[in-house]
Amino acid sequence: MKTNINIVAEKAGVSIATVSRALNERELVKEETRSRIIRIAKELNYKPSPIARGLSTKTTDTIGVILPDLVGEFFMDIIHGIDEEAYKANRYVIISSSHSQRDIVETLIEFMASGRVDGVILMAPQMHKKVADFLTKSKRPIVLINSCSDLTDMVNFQIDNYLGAVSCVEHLIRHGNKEIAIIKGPAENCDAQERYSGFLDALHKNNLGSKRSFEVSGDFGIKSGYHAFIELMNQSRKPDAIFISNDMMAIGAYEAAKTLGVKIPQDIAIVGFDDIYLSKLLNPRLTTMHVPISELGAKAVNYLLKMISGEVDSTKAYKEVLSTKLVIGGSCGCSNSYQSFI
Amino acid sequence: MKTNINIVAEKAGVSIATVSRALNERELVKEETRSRIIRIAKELNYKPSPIARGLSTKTTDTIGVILPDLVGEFFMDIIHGIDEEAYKANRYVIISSSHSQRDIVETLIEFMASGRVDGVILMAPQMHKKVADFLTKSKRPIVLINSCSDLTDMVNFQIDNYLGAVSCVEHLIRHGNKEIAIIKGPAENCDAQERYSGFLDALHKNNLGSKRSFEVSGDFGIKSGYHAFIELMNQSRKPDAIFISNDMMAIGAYEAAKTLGVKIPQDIAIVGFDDIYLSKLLNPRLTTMHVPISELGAKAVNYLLKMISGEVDSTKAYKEVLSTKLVIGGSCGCSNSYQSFI
DNA sequence: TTGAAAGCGCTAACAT
DNA sequence: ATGTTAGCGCTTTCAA
Repeated sequence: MKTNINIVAEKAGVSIATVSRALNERELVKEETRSRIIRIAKELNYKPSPIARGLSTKTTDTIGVILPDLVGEFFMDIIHGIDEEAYKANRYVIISSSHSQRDIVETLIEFMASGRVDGVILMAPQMHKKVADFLTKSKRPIVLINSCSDLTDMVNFQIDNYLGAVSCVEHLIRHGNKEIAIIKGPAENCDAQERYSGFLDALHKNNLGSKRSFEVSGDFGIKSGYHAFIELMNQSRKPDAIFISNDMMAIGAYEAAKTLGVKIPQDIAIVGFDDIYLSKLLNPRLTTMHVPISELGAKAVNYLLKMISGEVDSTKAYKEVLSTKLVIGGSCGCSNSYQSFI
Repeated sequence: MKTNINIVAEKAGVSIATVSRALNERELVKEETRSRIIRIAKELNYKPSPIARGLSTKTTDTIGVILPDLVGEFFMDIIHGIDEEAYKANRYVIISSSHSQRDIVETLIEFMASGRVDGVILMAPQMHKKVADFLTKSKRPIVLINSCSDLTDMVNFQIDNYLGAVSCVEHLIRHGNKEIAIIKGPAENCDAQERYSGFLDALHKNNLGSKRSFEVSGDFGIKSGYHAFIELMNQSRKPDAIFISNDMMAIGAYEAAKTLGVKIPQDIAIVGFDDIYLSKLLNPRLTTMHVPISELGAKAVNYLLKMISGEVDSTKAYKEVLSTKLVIGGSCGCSNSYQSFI
């Protein structure tokens, strides 16, 4: 027979209400009774049923996480950060990806309606109106991560792509480069847009106009980096440095450089963005912008829990932009700081 | 006001019992009433509360997943496979890592006792007796994945490390190599042990004794692969091929080869194991053994759900060993099949 | 084919 | 400081 609150109450010679109180609100119960109840509960190996408690309190001690995909180290890092914080706070984490078959909204609505979670962390790289509409209506708290910033009335934790890009470019400028090109990410991607803005502004701020021909587009994939690099180096007037919007494309660029016999950083300086694991293995090691992915997840959890507990007002918008950090490798010309991964 | 079963019953002019039956057991309700109830439920946007249902039925439609870590593409792949299948079966997934602070058993027990999940998928690379003890006692079904196979009385889904290693080595033999070395993984790691066994048996089966000096140890990390490679190449009598127990160490070996000026595959043939993303980016692309990680997760879910539903006997041991598949790159000497990743 | 009512295990308002 | 009791929203016998 499963031990429940009744068994404990009986053994302790008190009512179930007292047991409940002893376990939840320490002040309302005489210390003597309390400790006896605790002891008996332990003896019986009694654990209150979170389901029953949930039915009564409308809480689940569980948060939902909806990610666009469950592939690659990036999402793993997010989950890692979330798990770590949730664990510290004694919360459980339900993970779901917005499966191709159905819309992300469906997942979201079902999560919410089902009462399985007290709140949700949502990553929606491109925000449809449908999602946005739902978000504003939702009763339960939602925290956006790494989502476009045009949703001003939401709680949103983001990476500072803009300033990160500015720093990348200014680092190249500090190396004396004046002909700086960019390999952009996909036009519809918010990260890519912000990084592009940072690139432009950094140039202007330093009185270095950007050349149309020095702006080529990629799709964040390796191959596109390869082709973009070749396109840039085939021009009559070549850039002396390239800001590549993400590390994957930088890998492609390295490969292209090898093909063309172009030396990094002697012939051309390169800075990437994301600080993926692979970037450490490139030769020379890629200079790139570290983005605090797992910290993003961790912060989102903490804020969400505050929304749930009422410590912060869930209806109020909040935005936090996490700083990135330049990781120096050998690709930008900082030769002294090049370190092999071995 | 939240719409619950009472509201629906009222609007439909029936009792809540009928509503419940209409939604769950289609046979027991007159078709006419049933469709009316369904329609009204839809109109009211009624979704039964899984919490309330859970309290009554002792089920949660949720499975727990406990992984040793939440880092890297490997675990992400597992989660991906699990999520995909769970979604198809309309189940939710609670993820947790065995956080350093507390034992994996604690996580497991709490999961089970709390009644939050109907069953658990557990990955425990090295199995303590404590865990094993608990496993046999547990009331709720547990499926082991990628865990050591000495737990014969459990349900266990594994990768066929042994046959995979045999295939790797035999592939090298087919290339005419006769002096085959191995870079082993950590001694306490089951995967490493099984791969080592496969290596030995493949040699013996083909009348190629193994040399003690051709067996060096690594720890599955890049650096150890680097040093192991150098150790092998520094011997007076050099191997003509190396079976490297995992791809990470192969990366280190590549780096060492570059340092030593050793050409792959001309001077030495190499085969790795795991088929990690990175292996495609090596030059020449690494010949390696693909392991069906996400499939492992998927199969585990399917079996677990059958245990939960009673379709299979949870008390009965079951073991399934998933086949690996050789991915040909250029490192083994199969020059014709070398393809750049671009 | 349907309804009434007793749980499931807990919390929380009300009473003492 | 503790007990009584009415839910929470559903499933599931037992009756009708």
